[in-house]
Amino acid sequence: MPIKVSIIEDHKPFRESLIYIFSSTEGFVLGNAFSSIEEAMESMEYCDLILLDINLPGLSGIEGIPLLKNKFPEVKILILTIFEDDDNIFKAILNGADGYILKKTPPLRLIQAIEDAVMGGSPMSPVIAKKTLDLFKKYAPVKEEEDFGLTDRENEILSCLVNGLNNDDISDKLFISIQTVRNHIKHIYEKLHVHSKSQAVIKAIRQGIF
Amino acid sequence: MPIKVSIIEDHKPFRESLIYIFSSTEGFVLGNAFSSIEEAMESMEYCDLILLDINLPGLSGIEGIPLLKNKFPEVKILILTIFEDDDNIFKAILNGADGYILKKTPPLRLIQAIEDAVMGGSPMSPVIAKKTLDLFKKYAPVKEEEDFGLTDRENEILSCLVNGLNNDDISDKLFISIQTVRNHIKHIYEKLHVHSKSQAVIKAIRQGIF
DNA sequence: CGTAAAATGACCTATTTAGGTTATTGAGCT
DNA sequence: AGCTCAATAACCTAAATAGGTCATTTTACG
Repeated sequence: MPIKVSIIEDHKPFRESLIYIFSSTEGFVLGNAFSSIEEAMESMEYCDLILLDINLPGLSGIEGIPLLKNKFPEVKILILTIFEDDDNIFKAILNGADGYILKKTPPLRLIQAIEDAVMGGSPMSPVIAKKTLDLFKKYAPVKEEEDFGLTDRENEILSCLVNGLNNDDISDKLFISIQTVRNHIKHIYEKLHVHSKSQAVIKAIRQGIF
Repeated sequence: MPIKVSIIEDHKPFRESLIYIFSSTEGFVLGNAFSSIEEAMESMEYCDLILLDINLPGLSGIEGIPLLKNKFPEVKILILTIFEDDDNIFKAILNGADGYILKKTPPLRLIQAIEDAVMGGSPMSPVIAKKTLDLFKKYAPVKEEEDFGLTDRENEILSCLVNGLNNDDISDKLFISIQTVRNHIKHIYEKLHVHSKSQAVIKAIRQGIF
């Protein structure tokens, strides 16, 4: 079954060459081609994958991702752009892009990337992957998880704290008395070596104990 | 200039086929081949890239990354493994791997990946890339930075809170009365729409206001 | 069966917070 | 000169929190 690829790209010559590729490559079928998110939202038909430019008139490609995903939940979205700055990469990922390929990618690699994305992978140009990893390192919890020896219940209560609940809320939520909540919290403080709710929450978040 | 590739892989048949590939592919030269980190640390010579297995006798490949990087700062390390679980991916990235490729990758793709890595990219098998992005989304600050309109002083105090200080500490640190600290905190609560120190801290951390 | 750990709950006190009001000073703007 | 905002600081009350001891019940382990 051929892969049906649609294109959202406002630069006409580039759009035309993409159209050419997918009309003439075995295993692929051309879907629709648009030059803006707005047009695509109005008249796009079902397809397997959308090649999406970022710099578009009106809504940007990045803003378009959630809209397109909402209308076609199954479709894969592959960002195809010249931008390789952290901010665009970051936002594309968080908005749900399934891959991020640079326009300078040779056709063979582009074809591979599309196949990978349709198979459930997340192809990225190597430079993009590098920046993604760097961003990852920047935001990932720094240390490896220390084991504070919290019990299941204590973890449950700590997680409530991280969600911003106060003792009363937790008492209601877990159907235990507020005294018990306080008791658990005391034990959590001892084990985490902290002396306040804020500090416990900070330590939990930083250590990746959600 | 050919790319010199060394191999650390304890499974002999697989090691042999890798050796065969790099002895016979144009543009590549075989460096050393070892079956453990310990051996490699002892007698490895300079090379451009190391193909590194994870499951090794003695030190694991992941543990070996920083050691190898320390001895050969310029070398690229490409993880080549059957493991595709979050934990290994996560640790490999944080330890400084330059790429992460699955053993089932066909030779052509492996060759491409090595070239990408040497060029400064971070090639990853699509499945790995997908998991990396999912991990990324999990740990990245969720929303885009809202502007809560905090003043400089309020931001300063919020940052103290995120560092776990209580009002007394802040009062001492900033040389202002505890009343003033409380006043600023009240304003912070109003602007962040929260009602406790924990919630303010949570919101600050999640929003990336450190 | 006894012991240890975990979960539950209570009582006590001192301190900290939260949520108000009010006021003064200085900077910046019109 | 008048206005607003930020920063400073004080006062008040009620509620929440921290830190401590003690006790009961259930569960898990040897």
